[in-house]
Amino acid sequence: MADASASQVLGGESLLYLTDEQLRQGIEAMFFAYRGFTADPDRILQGLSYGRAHHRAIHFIHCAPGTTVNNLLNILGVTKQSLNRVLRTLVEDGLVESRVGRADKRERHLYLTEAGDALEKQLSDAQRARMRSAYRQVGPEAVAGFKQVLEAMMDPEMQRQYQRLRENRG
Amino acid sequence: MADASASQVLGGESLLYLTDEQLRQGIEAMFFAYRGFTADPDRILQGLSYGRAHHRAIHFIHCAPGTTVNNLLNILGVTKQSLNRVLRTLVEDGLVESRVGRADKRERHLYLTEAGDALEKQLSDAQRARMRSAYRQVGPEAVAGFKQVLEAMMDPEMQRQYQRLRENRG
DNA sequence: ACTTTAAGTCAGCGTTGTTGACATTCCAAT
DNA sequence: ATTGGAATGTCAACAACGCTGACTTAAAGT
Repeated sequence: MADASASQVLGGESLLYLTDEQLRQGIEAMFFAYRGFTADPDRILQGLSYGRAHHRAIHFIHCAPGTTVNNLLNILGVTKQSLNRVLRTLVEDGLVESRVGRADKRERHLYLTEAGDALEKQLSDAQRARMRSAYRQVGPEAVAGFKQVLEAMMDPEMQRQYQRLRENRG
Repeated sequence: MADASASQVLGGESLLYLTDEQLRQGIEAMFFAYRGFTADPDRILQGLSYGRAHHRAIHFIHCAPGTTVNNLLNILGVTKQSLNRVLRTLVEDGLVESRVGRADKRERHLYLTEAGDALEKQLSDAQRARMRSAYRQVGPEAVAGFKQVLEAMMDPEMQRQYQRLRENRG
């Protein structure tokens, strides 16, 4: 049977939430929810000749001003060639400033310009509005569970980067 | 202040879980978790000249055998041209069978072949393994919260389709 | 029978991911 | 001081997968 792997009891505790059907529901929920998660920023970006890649770069530059290209690379999990194409357009369009490092002139430190900050605010306001609405509907306990599951789904390396970002903001 | 929108109390209940910082954490958690969520299938598909789009098509054809192209279109939220390219390669490679409708000959009904079922099993086994591990780590209450937040994040139309899929499987 | 609507296909384009090759610039170690 | 390695950037090519537009075929409405 499909649910054989979970149709057992361990120490008297029900494992019904681990059936293949429950897991499949979670998988589909992730799929549909991620579409909602990116829908609002996607709408804003379409027509600006920008996409999700630009949004992600702007988000993390905003969170860690002065970050290097290489650091951003690790966070975003893409190749430098891919990121470079995105950063080049953002710099050309005056949304991001790239300053040569003082201690190490090989590094480029990235900052949002005023225009970049304005777009970041527009994008994150829209995305936060949806998150806030969802959080409000379900309450703090559900939100805590939500974050626990997401964290457990990450690869260990991503988990470390996620926590590092949290720590850097208190 | 950044947290002005949530630094209030309503009816004596704390809204600290709605601060901009909490929402930002949720946004980043979604970003990193979705990478983990797709990592295993992506690994399996890479080199097969297939991608996520093929995975999604296979997943939903498996869940609703005999579904039409148009129905799949609505679930996946892409254009028929985009889906068609994916379906064409899957049919050519003998993973999906496309049968002309009997009542309405315009429609094509989609079914997985044995080979298609085998790949579906390989992909969903990998993805479920990660989900199961995450679920096990956090327990049933957290999982319930996780699903509540995801559902609240969906657009209403996606929410309906998500629930319809659940109902069709009991 | 003629028109309209719907389903599916084909062709072409844009974004964004990939790899590979290569230049530059700088730090560090010998 | 020269050499080796690391960080960055550029150019080129390619794959996956969104999109639009134009088209065929089949069903449905008048």
